[in-house]
Amino acid sequence: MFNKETEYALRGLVYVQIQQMKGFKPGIIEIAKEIDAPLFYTGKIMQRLVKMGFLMSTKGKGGGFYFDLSKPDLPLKAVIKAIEGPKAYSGCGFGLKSCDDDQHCSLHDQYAPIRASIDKLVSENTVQSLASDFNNCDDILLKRLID
Amino acid sequence: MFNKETEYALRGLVYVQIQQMKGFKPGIIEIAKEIDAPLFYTGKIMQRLVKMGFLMSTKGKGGGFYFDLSKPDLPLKAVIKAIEGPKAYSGCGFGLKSCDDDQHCSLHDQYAPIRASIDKLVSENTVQSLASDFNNCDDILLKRLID
DNA sequence: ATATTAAAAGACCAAAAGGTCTTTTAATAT
DNA sequence: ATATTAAAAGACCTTTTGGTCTTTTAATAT
Repeated sequence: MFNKETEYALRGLVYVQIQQMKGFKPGIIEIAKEIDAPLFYTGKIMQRLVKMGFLMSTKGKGGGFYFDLSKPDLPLKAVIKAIEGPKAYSGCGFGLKSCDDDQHCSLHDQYAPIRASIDKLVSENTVQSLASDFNNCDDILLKRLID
Repeated sequence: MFNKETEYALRGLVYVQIQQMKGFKPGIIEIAKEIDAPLFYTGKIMQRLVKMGFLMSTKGKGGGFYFDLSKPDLPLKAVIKAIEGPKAYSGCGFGLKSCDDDQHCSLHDQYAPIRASIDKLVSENTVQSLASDFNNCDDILLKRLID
């Protein structure tokens, strides 16, 4: 559905949030291991997320990644759009353009509600809500789901 | 939503069907032009579709692509699965595996109906039904939608 | 101060997707 | 027969995505 970078980013963000709720501030090595993603690639992605302002980090001893708690919850949609661009999961899915225009192709009316559902899903779910869900279920749920 | 090859394949198939309903048997040059896809890439894709048994072709003068009318209608799903593999549009979309298992992530229940809707869409719509729809609307609707 | 730790920066590499072009094969009209 | 036409085959190239690794910078504990 989404590309690898987006997947790793979402998993990484959720993992940081889970750890932060427990009072920890994880580093790249731990994050990559726990979300089952390539070490250096994960590092690169987490750095990009910091640059984009989605989370914060500190260098050196005791350093790692963490969220600014004063900020509002982060919807998945914001992350997806930042990484994949504004047209992620838009388009009618069949290469026929103009599905947003007044011109409708025969797939348009069928796909429109699907796109709306996806939009709702990624708008209503946030990194924080997912972290709470995973955390409530089981300490190692995230890890096991990824295996 | 789907990759370029799938898009061009679907558009090419629908175009061939539209022309066949008019008694024509289009070639690669015409197809590529009308579906607004790269000439040689379109050729390669159409050849693959023939090899996979989705349509037929003849070489030489008066040659081109056409459907075996004795075959049943071709659902979009068959084409999508043949090109993108059986896992196209499956997975919960967030990189969390095991969404089909008894283990559910918190996104699973929300994504399941979306996946089902997509599955319904690509199962019920066929190359033939789309060709009829486009044809009924306007001779050049396909072309214009693609511009 | 300095040694240690961990993120930041960025060069580099591999695989896949997307796309181009030439040569070969087969059909058909003359 | 043969010239012409158009698909088949396949070599090759470009861009994007995914991934690796080294060097630099900054924070902190001693």
